[in-house]
Amino acid sequence: MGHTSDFERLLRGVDLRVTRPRVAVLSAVHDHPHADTDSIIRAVRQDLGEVSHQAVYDVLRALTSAGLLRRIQPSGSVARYEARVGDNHHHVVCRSCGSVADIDCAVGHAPCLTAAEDHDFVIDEAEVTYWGTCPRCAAQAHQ
Amino acid sequence: MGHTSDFERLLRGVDLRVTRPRVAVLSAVHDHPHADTDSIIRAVRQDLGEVSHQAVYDVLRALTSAGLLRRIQPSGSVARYEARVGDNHHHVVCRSCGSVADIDCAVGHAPCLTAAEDHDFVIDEAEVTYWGTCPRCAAQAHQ
DNA sequence: AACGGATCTTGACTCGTTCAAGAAAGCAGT
DNA sequence: ACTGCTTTCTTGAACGAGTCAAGATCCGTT
Repeated sequence: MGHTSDFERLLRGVDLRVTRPRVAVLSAVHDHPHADTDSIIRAVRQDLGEVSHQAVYDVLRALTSAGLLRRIQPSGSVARYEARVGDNHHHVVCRSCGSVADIDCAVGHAPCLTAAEDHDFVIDEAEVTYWGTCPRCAAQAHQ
Repeated sequence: MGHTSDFERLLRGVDLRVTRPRVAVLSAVHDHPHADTDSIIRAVRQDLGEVSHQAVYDVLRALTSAGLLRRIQPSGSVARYEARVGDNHHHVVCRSCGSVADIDCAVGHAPCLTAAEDHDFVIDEAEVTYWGTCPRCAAQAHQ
């Protein structure tokens, strides 16, 4: 789902040095969208052998602020990361197991950003989190 | 902004025992909407003298699950509580100072809940968080 | 007034994340 | 390729928000 050289290109494109941990993190997040930090650490270690958790935290921060990753954090969850950036998509979160799926913005860009009374805030983004039950948990509840 | 007896009535209305910490927490959240747990603890102590933080955590959980309070937690923030419950309103969060303000749901109930492709999740709530800059921080940035 | 279960106190502890100092690695220029 | 400078990684400690657990206290009913 993406070759090492693709990730190298992505990194150079945003003026970041190419390091093995960075490539491995990019690869892990591409392969496991919405993974939390711990899962990413495990994936990276499976790929490279021992890597410090601090390195992964640093990499995740660098890649996020460079715009290669997006960090999401639904209430009650730890931080999760995804590689789908630059579009205005949202997320559904399962109340029971915490799993996350992507939701395309239903009503388009403009309506999402329209707030009736904005208290003089300058609003630049509207983030929508849908809450519900995932198919797997719904099936278990019906037994 | 609400007398002790009002809060007592609220508590009895949801079959919760009336205790001094509970009344004080209800009062604090009514007076300081979107306050975080630490602020609430300080407000409660100013009111009652020493109260354990654990008691406040317990009370916040009990009141939230009874529906008297609502808990919100924007990414990167600690938990915050508000007493405005039962309506579908949303929040603006200032990226710079973290302050929160209420936003009424602009497009009504139904559209908010409409997701184009829901991955077979059963969606029961759509939570919107607007991100931007509050008037105070905007003014400081313009100097 | 007394009882029983809910609630509060106390104190330890967990977990995700960050801080800090030094070692190692990437990359530009020779 | 080699140097040197800077960024990045390793190591290990620390932090803050929140939770767990056991016993004392309080609320509301009998």
